[in-house]
Amino acid sequence: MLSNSSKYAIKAVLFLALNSSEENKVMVKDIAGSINVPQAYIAKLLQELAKENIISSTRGYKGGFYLDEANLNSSLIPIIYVIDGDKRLNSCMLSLEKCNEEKPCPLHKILYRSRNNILTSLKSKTIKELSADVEFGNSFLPL
Amino acid sequence: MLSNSSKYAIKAVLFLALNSSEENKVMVKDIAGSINVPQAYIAKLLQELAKENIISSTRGYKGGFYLDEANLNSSLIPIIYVIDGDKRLNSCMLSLEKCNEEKPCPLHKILYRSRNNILTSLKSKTIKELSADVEFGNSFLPL
DNA sequence: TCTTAAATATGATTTTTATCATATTTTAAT
DNA sequence: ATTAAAATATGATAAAAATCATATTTAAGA
Repeated sequence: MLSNSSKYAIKAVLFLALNSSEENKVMVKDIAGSINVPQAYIAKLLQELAKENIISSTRGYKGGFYLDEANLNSSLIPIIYVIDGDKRLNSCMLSLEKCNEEKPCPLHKILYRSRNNILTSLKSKTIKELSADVEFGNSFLPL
Repeated sequence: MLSNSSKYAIKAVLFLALNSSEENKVMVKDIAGSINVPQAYIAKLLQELAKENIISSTRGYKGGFYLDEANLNSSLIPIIYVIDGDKRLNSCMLSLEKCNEEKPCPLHKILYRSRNNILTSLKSKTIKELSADVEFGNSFLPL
């Protein structure tokens, strides 16, 4: 469903949602340590996200990454799009170009509704809401 | 969600369901041509499936691949397991080892029900049923 | 303005997945 | 028995994804 990279990126962003603010930036080293992903690897991903304004950053002394209000009010979808491209979420399960409602592939009916539910949920839930769930103990982020 | 290889394998199996029988075996060359996958590649995949008795085959003159009744009454799940392994279908969307109902990751609630629906559907629908859908014009298999 | 600590840019390496090639074994027909 | 046509076994190559490394740029503090 998602690439490894996307998963890492999502973890990092959720970590930032919980542990950073404009006044309290955190650096790659700490992010990498906390989410258990090699530093050089997550650094590269964070750079892509920052370039697309999905997360915020400042460099130099006292610099680091954080989420501003706009970042927090976005969903996870842009992360997936930037890291994995658009095909990953939208292509038919058998990767048939021409699969659609009129000419559905054999798996289309089985999967379409569920898959759409997933996408709709992912789109509607903001990062801020996801991190609130963790803060209130409704969900967890080990490892 | 699925690897390329699994997708190819599923296509090949559906093709066999529609176009083969014990009396009418078809050879890799024809399968490859019909589903638009390189012959050497699909050959390897078919061999794995045959070894696991997911599809049937005989070699030599007049040999080829086909599905027997047992093959037809199975679901697509074993194909995915053999080609992609078990993790692919069952691991949490963030690949957190410890994600479960008691300690759900932030995406768990959003995704769990839909994902389960997908798995249940995949498990319950037989290859025979899927190919019947195509025969009755309820679904299609271009390319 | 110099130094230090951070992100950024760039690219090299490794691992995995996808693809291709070919020699061997088996089966049926002659 | 011999031959031809098929799958099978094995492994080589290519492409993509994941991982690692390092030089450059930027910002703040002394």
